[in-house]
Amino acid sequence: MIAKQPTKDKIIHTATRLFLEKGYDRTSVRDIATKAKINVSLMNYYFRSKEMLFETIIDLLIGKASISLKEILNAPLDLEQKIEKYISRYIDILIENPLLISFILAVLSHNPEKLTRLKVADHLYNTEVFSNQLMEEARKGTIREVNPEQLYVNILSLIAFPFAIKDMINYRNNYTNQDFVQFIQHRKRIIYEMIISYLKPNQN
Amino acid sequence: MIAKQPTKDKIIHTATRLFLEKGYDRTSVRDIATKAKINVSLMNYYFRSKEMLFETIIDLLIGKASISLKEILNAPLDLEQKIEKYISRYIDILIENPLLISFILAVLSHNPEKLTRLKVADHLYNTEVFSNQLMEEARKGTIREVNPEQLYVNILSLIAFPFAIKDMINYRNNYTNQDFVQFIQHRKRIIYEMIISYLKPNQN
DNA sequence: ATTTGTTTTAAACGCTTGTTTAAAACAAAT
DNA sequence: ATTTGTTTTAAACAAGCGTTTAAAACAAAT
Repeated sequence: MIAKQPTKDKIIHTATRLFLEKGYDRTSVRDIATKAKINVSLMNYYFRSKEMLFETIIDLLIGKASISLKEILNAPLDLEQKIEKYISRYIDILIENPLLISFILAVLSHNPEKLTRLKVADHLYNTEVFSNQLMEEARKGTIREVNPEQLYVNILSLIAFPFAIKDMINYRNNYTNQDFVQFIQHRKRIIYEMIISYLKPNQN
Repeated sequence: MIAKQPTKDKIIHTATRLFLEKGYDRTSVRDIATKAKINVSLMNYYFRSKEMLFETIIDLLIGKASISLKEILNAPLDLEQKIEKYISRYIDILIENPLLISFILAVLSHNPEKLTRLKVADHLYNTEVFSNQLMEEARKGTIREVNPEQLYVNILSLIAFPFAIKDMINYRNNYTNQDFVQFIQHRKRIIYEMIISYLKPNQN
């Protein structure tokens, strides 16, 4: 016998799925209620409002993903290893939840304050240790001098953007979802090589 | 004396602005009408429905941007020049309309068929000539062997993604919009160098 | 067995949405 | 001056939205 799932969890579970698939605006409270097999008013009973439910879910979705990434960025690894691990871990997270990037970009586009409020920006995007590491290596001459912010944006772009245009990539190449995952898996090495080859000091 | 703007143009102009700023769902027909200073029903009179108005605007927005980009990709330029020109032109287009990427990604996320229908995917994303060029150069040994689709996604990611996370970049670095443009302008060279250094054949 | 507090329910509220209707205003042609 | 066709208007429509209310159902404690 399966233990009955608490109502609150059912709401979060169903609403998360719908928010990811259809976005905040296109997801109605009644839709959540129907799919979660609960009464409409229970959503307000447990979360006060649709907006607060949404914020709860944002926190859950992003908080979970960001912790392990932050760890890697601040870990005592040498630069190349760190970059490799970071790319690989990030991609694994997004493969597990391919809708996450579009979700975050939608929030960023219409409610940027929802992300800054939670210091989510800092989590997904904290590079202080990493920046220092880059500048130190540049000083030693093992890599070229780079603007850390620019480099970080580059890494992030290469990792995340393909997930945002997943449908277009699949459409153009007649990919199944499985093909897409393969395509993305290849990118772990490609992105790594691209970053490393760029960081190599000038060969004169 | 300024010539009176035709009603149809007023609707398109105002609706474009609102769709870009707030997205399809958060833009109401009444909001368009008020801001365009017209009667609510004129929108239906000229465009039949909100959805058809939206599709008209998608075509205008993307069609305009894609023509000059397609030209560059198919132009008889050598690889390095072509890449440089492409990056520069693309970035200029997006600086002129910084909301375009988020707009396209939103459509891609909720109505991918709206983009494929128009062969917009082909326009923004046509690489046949470019792909052949890459494979030819690889055969000659002037560049490393690459998967053209992967390389193209890389270029696109590096160009477009920062615009999608503009607010986050500005927030993290305390940038004004002007600072952001500067940050992006630097990227013309950075992206170019990153791609070229990656394409260099192995130095053994 | 009764009280107490929590959870669930059905129904309704007020508001906004996109769209339609039918009349009025207008411009051009006869 | 009158007809014709186009454009604009105010008003209404039905449907959907998030939320609230108040009663019912339930579980736990006395």
